[in-house]
Amino acid sequence: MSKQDGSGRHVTAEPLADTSATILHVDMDAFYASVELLERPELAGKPVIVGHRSSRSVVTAATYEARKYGVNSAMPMAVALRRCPQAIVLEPHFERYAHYSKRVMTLLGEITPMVEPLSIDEAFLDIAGALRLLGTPWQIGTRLRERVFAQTGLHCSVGAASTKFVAKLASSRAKPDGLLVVPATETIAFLHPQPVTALWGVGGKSEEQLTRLGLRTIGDVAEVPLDALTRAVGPATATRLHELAWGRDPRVIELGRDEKSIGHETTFETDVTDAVTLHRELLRLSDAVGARLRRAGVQARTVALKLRFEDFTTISRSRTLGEPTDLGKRIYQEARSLYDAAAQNGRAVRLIGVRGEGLVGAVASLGLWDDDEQWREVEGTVDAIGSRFGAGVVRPAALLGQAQRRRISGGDD
DNA sequence: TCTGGGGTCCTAGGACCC
DNA sequence: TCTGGGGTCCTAGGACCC
Repeated sequence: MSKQDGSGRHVTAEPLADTSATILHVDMDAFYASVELLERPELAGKPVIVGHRSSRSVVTAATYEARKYGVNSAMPMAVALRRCPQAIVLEPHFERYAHYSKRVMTLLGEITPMVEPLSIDEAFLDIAGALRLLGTPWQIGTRLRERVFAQTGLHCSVGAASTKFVAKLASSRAKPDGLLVVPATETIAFLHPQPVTALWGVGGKSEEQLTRLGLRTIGDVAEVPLDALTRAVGPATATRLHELAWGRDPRVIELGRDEKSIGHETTFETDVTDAVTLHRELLRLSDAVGARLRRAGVQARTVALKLRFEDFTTISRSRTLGEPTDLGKRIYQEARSLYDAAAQNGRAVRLIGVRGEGLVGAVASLGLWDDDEQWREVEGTVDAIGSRFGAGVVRPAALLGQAQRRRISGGDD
């Protein structure tokens, strides 16, 4: 194993030559907070929290200086400010983050086309085909980090390994601003001492179950009989955890994954009992969902409603439509009907949400179709393959046609 | 201390079909 | 006669991730 931090320090020399770690996980450091600091350089080195100042908000992101005080993302803002009263709180600017995300993903795409964005600030790269041209995983990771910083002013951490899971673990170990290469031969030694919570898919609840079995480390999970594990966490999770604990992870880099649902939800500043207010919010959310569906060139087969009451109990109701839709009005009609059936005689509502599920006509990687240059590319492609689409299972060629038609007719939003 | 908003995936029961 | 078995779709709830 070998780590390089911001100062270029190496722990061992041997991984420099390793070529088995062909999956890279790139993770931006304190992404939202770092983007904000680009605009406010005078705040560098200070504890900064990104999030709303409202009473029910949580921390969206925090700089490492704030994290030293025990501030973490998803923590209630009130708690964070109690732990770090001198923290500077900045309002989030999601468009800005999306912009920088796109720039970073573009840079990654210049290294290899085998890029799988995982979230706004993370991606997997398969560099197996790039080794001959660009050097070892170590060299590629180093160059990548330098390039991202030079072009955006943002730091990222990179993990390299022979599987996705280990690469992701490696990047989190490399943080902040580091690079960690885990050669295939060192996978088990790297994995087994780590706590069970490092396993992908193990959160608070599963940790509790595993602790009950006396399992504290990934090594413990590797050694426990599978049926004991199955009783604790169910068959699917048990099998997956057991495989991961032995460094086995068959997942490959997937290009252009299709979205499965699009939704919006609101938590009210204070709980709402007034039906008119709830209906109005339902309409706003439905319109927003419809607009995003149309923009993405997809339709939803199912409309889902989510309600959270004052005591935090949460229910969901959903209905599959006769015909898929991308219209706010139709979504509202269904959401309203679900709400009217589910509303519990004036019980105060804390959160209300609407989601379109079972998307049909999915264009791969919705986020990538935002700028005009790529639209021209799509339109060129459509000319070549012809535009046709219809009901039922929609094929990629047809999708491009649908997306193009909406664009040309100005039908989006 | 009191819990956001965007998602994905898994489980389990029931309907329905052959 | 007292109840098959596999497959798929739908719905509700919950864990988890960033």
